[in-house]
Amino acid sequence: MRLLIVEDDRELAAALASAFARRSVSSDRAETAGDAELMLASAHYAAIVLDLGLPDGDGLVLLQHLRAHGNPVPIIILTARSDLGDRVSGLDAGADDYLIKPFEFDELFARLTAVLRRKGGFQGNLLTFGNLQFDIATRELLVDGVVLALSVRETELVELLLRRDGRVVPKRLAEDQLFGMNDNLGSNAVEVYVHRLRQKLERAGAATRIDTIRGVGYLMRLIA
Amino acid sequence: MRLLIVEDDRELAAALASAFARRSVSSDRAETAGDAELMLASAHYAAIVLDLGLPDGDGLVLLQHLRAHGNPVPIIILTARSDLGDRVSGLDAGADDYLIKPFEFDELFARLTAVLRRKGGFQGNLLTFGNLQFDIATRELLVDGVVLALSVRETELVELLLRRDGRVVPKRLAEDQLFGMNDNLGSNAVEVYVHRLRQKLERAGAATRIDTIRGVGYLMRLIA
DNA sequence: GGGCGCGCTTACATCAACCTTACGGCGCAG
DNA sequence: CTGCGCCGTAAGGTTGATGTAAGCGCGCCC
Repeated sequence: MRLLIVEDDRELAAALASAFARRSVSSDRAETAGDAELMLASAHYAAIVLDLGLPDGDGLVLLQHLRAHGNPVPIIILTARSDLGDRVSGLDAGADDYLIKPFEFDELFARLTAVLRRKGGFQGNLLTFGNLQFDIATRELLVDGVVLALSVRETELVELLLRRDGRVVPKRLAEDQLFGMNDNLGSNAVEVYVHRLRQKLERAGAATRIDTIRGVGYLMRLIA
Repeated sequence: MRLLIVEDDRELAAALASAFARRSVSSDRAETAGDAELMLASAHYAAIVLDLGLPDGDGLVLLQHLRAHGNPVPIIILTARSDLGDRVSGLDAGADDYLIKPFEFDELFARLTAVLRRKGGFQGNLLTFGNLQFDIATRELLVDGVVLALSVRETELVELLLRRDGRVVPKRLAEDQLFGMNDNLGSNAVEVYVHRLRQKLERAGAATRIDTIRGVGYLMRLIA
């Protein structure tokens, strides 16, 4: 799961990014509404955390623009206490939830998962495949009910594979989800993470395997 | 599915070809409008990606010529931002969509599938035959709902057979689709790929078989 | 029957895609 | 500061797709 954080305050943005990373959620950051639009055009995000208090005041414009085009991506807006009017306009324009700064990160995370569930992206909060279970809320992978420790990238990868439920995950898509806008792709990073995940799954006794579809991508399959 | 890319910039053309190949779409390339006409006369293409900014300015002429002869092949035109007039003329002459350079490949691909769906009148994006399902969007073949891993060429071949829905696929047509303008055909490549596909289908438990029509071609049939 | 055309099958060289391992950098906890 | 784990990169080995070719079988026609 990858988020887009639209926030001009670098410090806050960095804090959010690292807090999300601790929960195995990756994120990209845009400083302006314009950047955000560009990034939204070229990658897929599970949700957007949008600061309405951007210096140019374009946060609201971005929001309206997205909704005007029928884009249903979940959006949580952040506002300063002094801008309560914006908050109303934001919800009016189609935001899914809001928080008033300052806020606790746990609060943000809780609302995010709530919004994601509400929006129907998730049927429940458990993806099951063979003897694997992935808890979307806690972002833990269980093998036969036992937690398997995974890194952030590895977590993103299993989630991707499990979400596709036995269908192919194109390599390109995996790159997007794992590395986001890091277009400095001079490497075989996806392959490396597939390898690491395969090892961990095997050692944990998973009844699944990751198959390679040459020239296309990967898929998760039950062991015959 | 095979495309014709009419583009004088070799680098761009190569990049497009490889990007399409990644999505299991084959393509041929013409450098000039004249070449393009020749190629169109001897092979069938699902769509044309046409750069209107050809040095001799013949891109538009080619477009007009095709439409004047009632050729309905889907055409997406590429123009530089400085040639907006051309864009209008192009749409006027019967192009189905346009992109302004520079553009994201994903954007091109999305528009292409949209145009194909619109024009080709796909009922859905799923071709079904016996217990086979071919998802046109993701280019996956499912046997009893399970993904069967196929190579690019093999994928082209099943798609061709399924699109004909029980009618014969002339061998010559298969050659065109699989190998395009590679007229250096000193081989029996089609036969080899039919053989490989037959094996994979049988091992996957397909309820269909590929029959040989001697001297003509192949057809897909339900097993009696 | 025997030659012939067509298709089937297997084998093979080539090369890109992929796997695997190793390593240096970086952030964090102790 | 130091050890540890995660991260991304690089390098070399391995695998599998691809197109070509050769041998075989089968039916057709003379």
